[in-house]
Amino acid sequence: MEDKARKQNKRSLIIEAAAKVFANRGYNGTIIADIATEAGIGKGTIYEYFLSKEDLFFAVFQWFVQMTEAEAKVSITALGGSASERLMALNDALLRSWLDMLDMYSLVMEFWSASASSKMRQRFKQAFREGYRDFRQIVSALIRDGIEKAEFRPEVDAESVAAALVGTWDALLLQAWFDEGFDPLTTSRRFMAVLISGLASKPQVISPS
Amino acid sequence: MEDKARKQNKRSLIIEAAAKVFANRGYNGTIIADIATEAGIGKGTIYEYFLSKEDLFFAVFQWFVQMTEAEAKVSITALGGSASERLMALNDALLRSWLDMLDMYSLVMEFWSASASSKMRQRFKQAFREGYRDFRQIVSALIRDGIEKAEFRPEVDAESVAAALVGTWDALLLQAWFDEGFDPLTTSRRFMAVLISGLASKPQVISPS
Amino acid sequence: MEDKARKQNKRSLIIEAAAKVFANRGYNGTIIADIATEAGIGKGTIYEYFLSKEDLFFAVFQWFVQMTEAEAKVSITALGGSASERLMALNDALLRSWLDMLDMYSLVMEFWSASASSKMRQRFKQAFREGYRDFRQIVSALIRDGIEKAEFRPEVDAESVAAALVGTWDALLLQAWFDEGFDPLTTSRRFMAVLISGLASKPQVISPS
Amino acid sequence: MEDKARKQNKRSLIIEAAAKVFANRGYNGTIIADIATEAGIGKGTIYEYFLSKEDLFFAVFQWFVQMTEAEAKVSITALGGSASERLMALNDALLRSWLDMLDMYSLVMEFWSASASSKMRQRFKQAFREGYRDFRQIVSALIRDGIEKAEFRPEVDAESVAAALVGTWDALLLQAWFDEGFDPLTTSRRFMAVLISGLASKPQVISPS
DNA sequence: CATGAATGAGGCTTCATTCAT
DNA sequence: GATGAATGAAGCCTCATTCAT
Repeated sequence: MEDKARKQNKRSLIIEAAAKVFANRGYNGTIIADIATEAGIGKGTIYEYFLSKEDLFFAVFQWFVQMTEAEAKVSITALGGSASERLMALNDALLRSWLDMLDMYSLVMEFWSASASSKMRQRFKQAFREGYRDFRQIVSALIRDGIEKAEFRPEVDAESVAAALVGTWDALLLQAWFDEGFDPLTTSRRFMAVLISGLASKPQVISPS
Repeated sequence: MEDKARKQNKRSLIIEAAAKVFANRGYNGTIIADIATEAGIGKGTIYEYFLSKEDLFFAVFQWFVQMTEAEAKVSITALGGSASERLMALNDALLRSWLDMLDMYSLVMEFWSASASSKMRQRFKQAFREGYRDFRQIVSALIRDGIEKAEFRPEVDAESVAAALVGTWDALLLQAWFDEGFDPLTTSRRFMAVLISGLASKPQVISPS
Repeated sequence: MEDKARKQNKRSLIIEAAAKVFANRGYNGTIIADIATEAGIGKGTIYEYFLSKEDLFFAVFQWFVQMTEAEAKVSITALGGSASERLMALNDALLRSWLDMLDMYSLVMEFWSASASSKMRQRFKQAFREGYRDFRQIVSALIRDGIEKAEFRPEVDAESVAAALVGTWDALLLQAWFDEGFDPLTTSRRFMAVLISGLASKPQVISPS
Repeated sequence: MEDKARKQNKRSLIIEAAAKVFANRGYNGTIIADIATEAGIGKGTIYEYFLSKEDLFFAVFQWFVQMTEAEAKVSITALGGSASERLMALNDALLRSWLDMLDMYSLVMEFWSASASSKMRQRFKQAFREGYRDFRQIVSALIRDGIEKAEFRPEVDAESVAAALVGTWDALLLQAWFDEGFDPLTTSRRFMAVLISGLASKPQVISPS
């Protein structure tokens, strides 16, 4: 038991070291020796815990997904108030937590790239597909709730808006990654105000701040 | 004159062959020999036109940007009607043209990845930053036009909505890339209906179709 | 301690294998794989000990210099007798030790060539300059000693004679390298007899044998 | 006839351009394109006059040998006076003419290197062997002449002294090549004074200047 | 378990040479 | 004759992976 725990710890140690190095140098720019150095262990040790570089990379991916999902779930369950308020709160929580780790954002791009072309593309693609589906589900549930409570208009297509929203969050962070002068949080809040006004059944004044 | 033209032709030939191979196998999965074979030329010939694999990759990037920008500009200039109609038309045109080359979408992911970690990251990052800025500019001009014509509400922040929209288009295509069962065109139209309703100064019924 | 020793041993192993192959095929005619084969190791192993082919070549040069210098020093310290006798003895010792490794003489030519044109030319040129200076110093000290002891004429310029002598030894070996029928030892002894007679303060009969 | 002359001219043009580039960059560091540029012609043209890079290099060698031999012969035939004076005059003439083209001296090293390891080594080795033999012959004839005229001692071995002398000239230039601060002309003159004194049948005071 | 020295497959790039114009 | 675009053989070097200690 304790043994297993120690093993898990070292596994995590390696994963987090690998995440750091992959984020800085990209998958192909990373050499195993760098990860070992970052983790403070020997090169060979990595192969005691992972089958290959690819295997380790996928483990980093899973760790990353788990981490961000966990955070997203915390954000969502903590929400209260009207559907509009909850949407805006979700927007804030997500962007804030991602902005906190914008230096890790390059990992996401590596994951996208891996899903497009690496030998592991199938595994990545499937994980992304399912991840996006889950996330769209969560957001669309939130919107449907607003519709049911007559806060949002009944003719709104919750799934479409959810899909777009999920994408918008991704893409604003992407733009922030490219452009230091771009403020995704303010941008998103102002955009959400417009969108929520479009969702709302009663005309409302926009006030994002 | 003719000589220069021939040289340009061969350059383009190589770029397009490279785009194909890079899209299929990714930057690192691609070997120069494959590109040469795809282009029907000798390996060494590529080095008559490009300094290195990286140089060729960046040339593919520039070619891709130019191509998509050209298409985007055509879409925009061709627009007529109200601001709402023009926004929706732009949505349709962009998504349609991208869906036509969804098999090339993996290139975009390679470009993102390159901007995150490759040795060329600065060049790519700058190009993306500028590309996004330009595109946000175009879309926000369109929205501001709607505000000026009192079609859209004056309190709308055109820049924020433009940034979000630009991102949404990107991200819906991304989701489509991961999920064959995902229909980004319909999704985007339904979402646009909501968004436009949020932008509009007069209450309006949503009818995306 | 032992680890370091093993590392040094393998380094030496590679250097000596490389010396052999470089001597046979020249710097540019040598491929790394040949050296690895000669050393009985894998190609990659060489790069654990040397940064590049050039780096290895320079290491061979340093090893060679050290080796021949060591031998020269042994020859010189072992000398006894009159200045004339010591000069003649030095002549014999040097030529004999070089003749023992005439098959390695091509290395010297490779080193010269490297000092003339390779990317490493500065490093080589400097090493040669210093090597020749040191050697001239040693020989001229010997001659000055003869002058001080009134064995040699006072008006002799020790430095010039030393420089010429050092060169003569080089060049006789060079001629021997080109011409199997050329006997540099006998030639040098007969020449030394004349030279020593020119140095000597008292007329003396020449008897090289 | 005129056609042949033009052909010869272009051949010479290429050889001299090649000599320049080979001297600067060495045989292996030189690429055919550089020679073509230096000669102001097209790359392919070189192959109209020479079979290969090696062939061209050997032609440069022959041109170089011819050039230096011609100069040496001029020096020798112009000599007058006693054997001692002629020897010293030869020394001066040779060193002066070589010092005039010390920037070409690296070519000699390339030739040596080629004789040691290139695929053409046999051709080069033979040429050097013969060249040295011829040169030793010339010098030893001069010395024998001095012996016959009783200017030099009868027990001197003309061949050995000639071989050493020929080598000394080579090697002093070599040292000058490595060491900017080394003056081979003065050095050689002072050395020659000693040597001539060793050769002379009557005791003589050394006065190199 | 942990290590890191050893390995060799693999890929980018160079450049002598060819040959169609 | 002259040219230079095209070629592909060849070689340096990297780095994921193995395995003896």
